[in-house]
Amino acid sequence: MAPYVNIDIVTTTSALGFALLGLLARGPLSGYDIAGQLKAGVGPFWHARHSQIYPELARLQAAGLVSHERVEQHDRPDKKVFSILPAGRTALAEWVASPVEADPIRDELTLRAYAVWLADPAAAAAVFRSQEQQHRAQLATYEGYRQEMEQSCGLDPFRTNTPEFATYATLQRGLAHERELAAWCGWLADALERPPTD
Amino acid sequence: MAPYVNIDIVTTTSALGFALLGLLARGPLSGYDIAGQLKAGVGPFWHARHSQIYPELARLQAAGLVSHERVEQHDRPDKKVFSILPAGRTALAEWVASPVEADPIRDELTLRAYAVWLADPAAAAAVFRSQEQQHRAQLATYEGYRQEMEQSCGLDPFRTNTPEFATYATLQRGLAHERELAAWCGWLADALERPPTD
DNA sequence: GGACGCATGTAATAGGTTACATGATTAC
DNA sequence: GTAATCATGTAACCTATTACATGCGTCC
Repeated sequence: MAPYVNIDIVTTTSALGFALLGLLARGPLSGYDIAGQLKAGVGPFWHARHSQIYPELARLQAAGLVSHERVEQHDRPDKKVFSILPAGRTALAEWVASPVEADPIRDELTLRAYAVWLADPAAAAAVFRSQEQQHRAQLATYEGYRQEMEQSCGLDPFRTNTPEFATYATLQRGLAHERELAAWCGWLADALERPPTD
Repeated sequence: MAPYVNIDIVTTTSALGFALLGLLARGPLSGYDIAGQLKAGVGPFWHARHSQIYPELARLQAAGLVSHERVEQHDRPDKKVFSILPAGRTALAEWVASPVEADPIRDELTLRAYAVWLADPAAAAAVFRSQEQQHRAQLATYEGYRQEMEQSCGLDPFRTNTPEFATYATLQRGLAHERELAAWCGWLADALERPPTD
């Protein structure tokens, strides 16, 4: 059976599609829920607005990767709750281990740094100092999450086939990323604040 | 004089436009040169193809930020060499210190990590191990650049108003970024390679 | 009465990639 | 000959953001 199943779902589905599948693999969600999760959860690493989410969910359904059922609510508007299908799970699992073709980063802050020699040092320092503080704040938030996870989940045996492990791995990335960025912004702000040596 | 000068150039010019201005602020370049620089130089932090560069240069010129002159070459095709104008320099300097509105990162690798619990651990480990190696290789390249800079440029007094300082700052970001990513990929690959504890 | 949260969609525009298109010179 | 480098552009397509559009219930 099933030799007709699309073999190239991994190549035809967009990264956004896999982001949504990644969320739905952990439990059914409405489009609205997904928009919320993308703000708070994986959000820091992939973002999308509802105007992108709703059409993408329709595409995933057309591809047979998800299905939905209408859920009526008394006090609130009805919602369409989406669930991942076995084909979606398979496609997602295959995508995770599929060859990576490196996409270059698009970091506006680093781009600014490349032209910082032209700017007013005090004004530029203020910008990078403020960024440092924002990244430190985000770092503190992540630290809070980590403490929660390490206590409640009790990640003793650390089984990699649980969603908790994957969340923890993502969190580790967030921590490292914010730490790195905060340090760099701080270093740059320091340099710009130092009185000119000429 | 010049109250007619556009005051909102900073808001109407795209990040790509400032990327090109950032390069042109260091010296005149043709569109082709810029494409090359974006591959090797700032490239790791902002990329663009020639199909995007040529129209953007035309826009910058229409906005009065750059100008070009045709340079004839005997053995090669003619080229249009672009130079930054004073207005372009001003706009760039203002942009560097203008308020940052945080744009979320788009990191496909972290997105994969979020769904890694579903994947075959060995296959996923191979992917992250390979990424670790690629980032270590890039790190080594950057280390080479740094050694070159620290010797030749002799960044003794470290004057922030020189292009060399800005290049060094960008390089520092590259080093930190690659170090962070390589370490995280390695950590994740290690975890996935560990025999399951169940 | 007005703002906010829930809930879902579409349309217009901007940003970016891939592909199309051309043409000379040099190196293998 | 054939591939690569130099050199510049346009067109079609996909991705993502902003804005338009609707409507109910709750809280202040």
